Amino acid sequence: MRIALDPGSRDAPPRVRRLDEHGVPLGDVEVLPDLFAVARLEKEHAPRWVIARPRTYRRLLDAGVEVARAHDVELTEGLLVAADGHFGQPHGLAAAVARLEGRTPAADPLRDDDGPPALFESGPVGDELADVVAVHAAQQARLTDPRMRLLVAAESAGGLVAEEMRATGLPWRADVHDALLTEALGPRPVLGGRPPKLAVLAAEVDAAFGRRVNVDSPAEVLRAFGRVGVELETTRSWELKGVDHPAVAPLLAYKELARLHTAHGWAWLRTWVRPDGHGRGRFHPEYVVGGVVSGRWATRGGGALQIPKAVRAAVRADPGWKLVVADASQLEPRVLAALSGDHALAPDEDDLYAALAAREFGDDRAKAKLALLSAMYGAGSGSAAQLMGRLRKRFPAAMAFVDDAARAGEEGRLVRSHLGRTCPPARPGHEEPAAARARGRFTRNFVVQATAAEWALVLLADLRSDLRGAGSPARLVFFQHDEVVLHVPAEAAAATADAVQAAATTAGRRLFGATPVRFPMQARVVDGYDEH
DNA sequence: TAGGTCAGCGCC
DNA sequence: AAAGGGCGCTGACCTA
Repeated sequence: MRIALDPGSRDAPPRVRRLDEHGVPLGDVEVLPDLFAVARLEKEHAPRWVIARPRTYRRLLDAGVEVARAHDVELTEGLLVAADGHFGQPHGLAAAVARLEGRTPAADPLRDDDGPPALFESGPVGDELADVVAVHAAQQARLTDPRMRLLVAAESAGGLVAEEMRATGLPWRADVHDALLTEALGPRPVLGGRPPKLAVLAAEVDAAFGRRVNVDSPAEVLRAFGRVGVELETTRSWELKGVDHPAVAPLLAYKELARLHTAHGWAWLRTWVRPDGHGRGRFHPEYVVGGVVSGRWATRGGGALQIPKAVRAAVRADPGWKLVVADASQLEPRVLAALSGDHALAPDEDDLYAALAAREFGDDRAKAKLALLSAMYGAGSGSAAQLMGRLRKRFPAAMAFVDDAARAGEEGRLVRSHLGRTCPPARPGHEEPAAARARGRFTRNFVVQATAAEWALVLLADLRSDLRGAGSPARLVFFQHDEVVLHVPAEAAAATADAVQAAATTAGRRLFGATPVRFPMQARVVDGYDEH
């Protein structure tokens, strides 16, 4: 059974309507006394909840209610709109209703929040429950492809996981973070100036140039090098590394530490880590499901998907608890092997790059890795393109698969992932050869990256479902493209690690059926996220 | 002063 | 060595 839900507002009670699998109402609108009544329906019927995200589930969680399954009409609308080649069109509930009624949809509201509709929204305030029911029925009628249905279910489950992770938060020890900042930068400056070690390095750069240089200004640094006879294109680290000048060493050291200070220093800690009152803290990033064209998630606030290795020691399990950190091994080449049916690309080995190096690249693992990455990213020229040529001979089916995707992009055709996520079409008026090639690199990568994101999404959905079914106390606390972190009582850690690996195998089967390609996941039980 | 873009670098 | 896909965030710098 499915149940459509309007969570109501401060002034209006929640309302539900039971639906069959096609979205046809099975009865009248029911008014609930409060959101907790949802928990009772969940227990009785275990329905798939038809909701509009994220305000709905966020409010359920705030009320202490979790649900197992959902159909998110807004996430689904985004997938369907893109599938029609209309990427970038609004896909919120109001836009979906407008489309149903043959009107031109207005832009989506800038931010989904959990408040009631604004007083002066354009047009009359609609009946959210009726809207959800109508949009859902139309979507179900369109969702005839089993792969697309799997994608919709996984995307919707992702919406649930994202809200749960936001609410739970990633365990973050502010004291550990502070200690490692002090170790790297010196004591925290009281008035917000440069930390001591940064000041020292900046002074060393000044001394090397014999004049005052603002090390934070790339333009000024370029001019300073120009004056001493060193002509640089940029001040990027890799370019500076090739320069023989006494300013280079302190400058590189400065850039690295300055990055730590500005991006993940004390200001970040104060802004993003909320103390829980027990000497611990939690980092609560907001995940944006489907926020990236390829279906990868984005985050809002705190740069959660760019936590540098240097501060990961601050992510520590609570006393008596463990972290289970699991990442998929070489996911993208395995996905390409399964997608293209070129199974020789992914033999039954844990390290694909090493295996490929042994067979083709004289045991040079770095070369093998570069060749494979170039195949999936597209290499324009140079040695990488040469390496791709060797792959083309050895793995013709796999290379033909990505080459086809690249050609489709260059010709302005739509490209889709394995489950049916659609790459946005090229903007008209960009037919110059350089733009077309760039487009080709984009679509070449899209088919692999988007399918890898689908695998990870299905893994996440299955894992969540398995853990719930087993009554596990483990909590998902972090998800980053091909990696998951769970926070779990120590006694349940080993079983949780097993569950992750099982879910990885299941995800491979759900996407690709009886493929011989394995999708191994390394799951480690640790106290800190920095441990390997 | 407020807003945008760019350069640079963190992550996958 | 340093080229090829996807992001978010920061300070510098420029414009209105």
